[in-house]
Amino acid sequence: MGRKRLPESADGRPTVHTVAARAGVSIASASRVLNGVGGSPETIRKVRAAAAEVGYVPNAIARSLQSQRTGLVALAVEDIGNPVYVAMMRAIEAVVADSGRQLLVHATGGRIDNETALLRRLANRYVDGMIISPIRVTDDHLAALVDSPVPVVVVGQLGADAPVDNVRTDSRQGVALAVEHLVATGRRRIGFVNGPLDTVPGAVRDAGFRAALARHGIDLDEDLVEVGDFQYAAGRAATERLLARARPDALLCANDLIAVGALHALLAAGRRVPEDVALVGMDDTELARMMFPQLSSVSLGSAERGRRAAELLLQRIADPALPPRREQVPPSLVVRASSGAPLPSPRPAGDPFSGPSTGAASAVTTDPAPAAGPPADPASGPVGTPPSHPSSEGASS
Amino acid sequence: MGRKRLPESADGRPTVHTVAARAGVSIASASRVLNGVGGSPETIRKVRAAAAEVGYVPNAIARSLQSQRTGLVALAVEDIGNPVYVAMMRAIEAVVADSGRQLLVHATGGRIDNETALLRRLANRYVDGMIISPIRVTDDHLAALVDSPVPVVVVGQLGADAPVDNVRTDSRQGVALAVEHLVATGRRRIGFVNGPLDTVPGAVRDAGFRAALARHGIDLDEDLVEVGDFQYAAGRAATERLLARARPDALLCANDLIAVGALHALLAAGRRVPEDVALVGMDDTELARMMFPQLSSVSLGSAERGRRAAELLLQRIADPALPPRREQVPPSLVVRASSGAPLPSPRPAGDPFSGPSTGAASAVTTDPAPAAGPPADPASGPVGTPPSHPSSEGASS
DNA sequence: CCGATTGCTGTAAACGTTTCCGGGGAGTCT
DNA sequence: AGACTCCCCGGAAACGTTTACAGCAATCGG
Repeated sequence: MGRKRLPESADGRPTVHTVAARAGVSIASASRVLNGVGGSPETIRKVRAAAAEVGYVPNAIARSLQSQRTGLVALAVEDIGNPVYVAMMRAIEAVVADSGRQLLVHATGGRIDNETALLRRLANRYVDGMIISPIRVTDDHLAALVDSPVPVVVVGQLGADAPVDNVRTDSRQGVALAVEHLVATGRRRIGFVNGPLDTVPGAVRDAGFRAALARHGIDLDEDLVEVGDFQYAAGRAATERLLARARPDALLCANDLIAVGALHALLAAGRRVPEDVALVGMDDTELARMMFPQLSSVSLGSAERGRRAAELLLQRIADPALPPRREQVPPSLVVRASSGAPLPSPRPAGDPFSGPSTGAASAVTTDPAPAAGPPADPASGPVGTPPSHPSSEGASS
Repeated sequence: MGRKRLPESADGRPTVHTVAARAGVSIASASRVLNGVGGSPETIRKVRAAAAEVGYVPNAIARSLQSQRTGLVALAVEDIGNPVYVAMMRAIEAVVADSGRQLLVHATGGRIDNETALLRRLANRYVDGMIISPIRVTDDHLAALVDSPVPVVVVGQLGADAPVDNVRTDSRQGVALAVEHLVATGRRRIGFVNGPLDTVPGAVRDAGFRAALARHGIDLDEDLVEVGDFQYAAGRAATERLLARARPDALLCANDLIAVGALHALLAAGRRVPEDVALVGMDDTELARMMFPQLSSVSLGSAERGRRAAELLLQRIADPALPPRREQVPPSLVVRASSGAPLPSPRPAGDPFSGPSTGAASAVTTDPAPAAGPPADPASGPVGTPPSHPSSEGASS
């Protein structure tokens, strides 16, 4: 009572000044004690007591302004509902947490203005660095990336000469792996359910699909190609449209969400999977293993890409002068029940079409966990990484 | 050339001082122009030009220190891999974006220290507010919540008298709805695959399950209860353990991820769903609709809870003096194929067990989209909200 | 033609921290 | 005992903004 009013922040919360005044020391001493550096036993006692009494909690913003770092790292993806980003996020999180930082995620919803706004906002010092996986890229966008005040790593395709750290995969080759597999198991009328063509992955996969078919000497029937967006509902709807006008014996989907939608459409239409129609997704998310039958899927190494991106980012934060780097993670195909069983009357093994290959150096693996039987936790941990020593079999053409 | 070196920030980036010096005006004028408030035409021109030339981008941290706000809001959940949180996040995002703020998400992985650390870090001014959905709550944790320097809203059960904004549901009643439904369709050996009992939802659901069975006069066979965690793999493993020692004719799962695991275990064990075993999940996520057969699920109104939480948070940010409020969202049951068909030889309709009810005023709806047929995008948009006018049918006891 | 209003400008003080630096006291070595 | 080291302390200057305030010129009204 009668005590002189202590200095405090605008909203009434205690500051270092409050604590210092209460403890009868300077703010410098108070700050030192609160940071655990220096201070005599007596000073430490007094400051600790004062801090506890007033309920002092430091203002992280002010601290960051001084220290020029926040200890935060952000990840921006289109849609957290897509399990591929969840896998990527988990991998990133692990690396980031190891460095004592915290990861924040932002879903852009594919709206590019949103993404640019995020860059302008977050990257302007709210975070120490940022990993971003855009599905559309404009010049404006690219410019914002390049001169971000804070290190940025891009996961995904980017203009060849963009001076930005970049981790990518070759989804064109991924598509080729899938087509090759389907052709090898005797499928000929291979359909493709894609995402929007004005997105980078959509465009690349479309081109890859056409090229792969051509390489196997198959004429593309445009009726077998459908486009939706990268979501479950759109995948289902697109597949229904496709089925209404064509009779594929295999279906490749641009991601696993679409593939799940396709599976529903197929079952609802009375087609058996894989007997009537073989189904292959992309991204090899946990969703693929959750389906019945379990889905074959092209792994684009999302977890691995995430891990690498995080490492790149941390290195750049540590040394911003590093030259821009680019890393590539090879795709691989994981074969499961949805495309496992060959057609009842396949061509014999000597099939001329099963010979020529894409020139891909990537692995094709058969998932050991079948749909039935007591498997050993097929979905434990963040998406088991595919075998890392790609066999070069079939790399002739 | 020969120009005097302009002032710049420690890391070589331009600051307001740089721009001001270059434009030959004071920093005040520069700041005003850059914020679009005031300035003569000539000044505006000069400052704009200077800013463009040096590539000025404002330091958001410094701005926030001054303005006491960041325009950011955070959401902390256990696991973004769980679609229930995705639904919640989407609902929150919509509200938050409307207010011109951006939403950041952090996955705590259920590690409570992580959550507390996040509170101490983020909530100390990096964000304007925070929504948090803890599955475990300790006193320490609660204390951190209560005296967060920044508004916090909790989604989920919380001690009755905690002075924190809180949006909850009644998952106990949700469990009751499911049990009632299963009993009404003639099931008697109802199993329960739960999450960890040391979590709030796990404990509540366990208690709710036991109470509901008792209310229907069914003795609980402990062999029919299993515990894992709230993930797919654990759900599958737990169900396999359960099936190895008991023969349920229905299975209630503490969330949809577990239910999907259970579905796999059941199919792998050769049980038909729903003919042999009826299956009901919880949370009514999009995953439930993605399964085949589609899963019945207890909706706990995640999207609605998210929306309300966001509104509460924004209101509190606007007026921190508001008294703590608590809102409740009623659960409802969505019946789909996985529990739709009654047992081949059910008791007649006059079954004494189908009469007594839980006293629940919550809705039971039958999802109009069956597993087959050309449904109208059953999963479009962020999880269609369940019917909002709960019929009071069956609410007798 | 003079006083009042208007509009722009620059100086300086915030915002809440950390940290550099110089002063001073206590201890140790010669 | 004097010089040296070591440690602790407080004052003050950062970090990069925004903004209250006051000075000043120009315009306007009478």
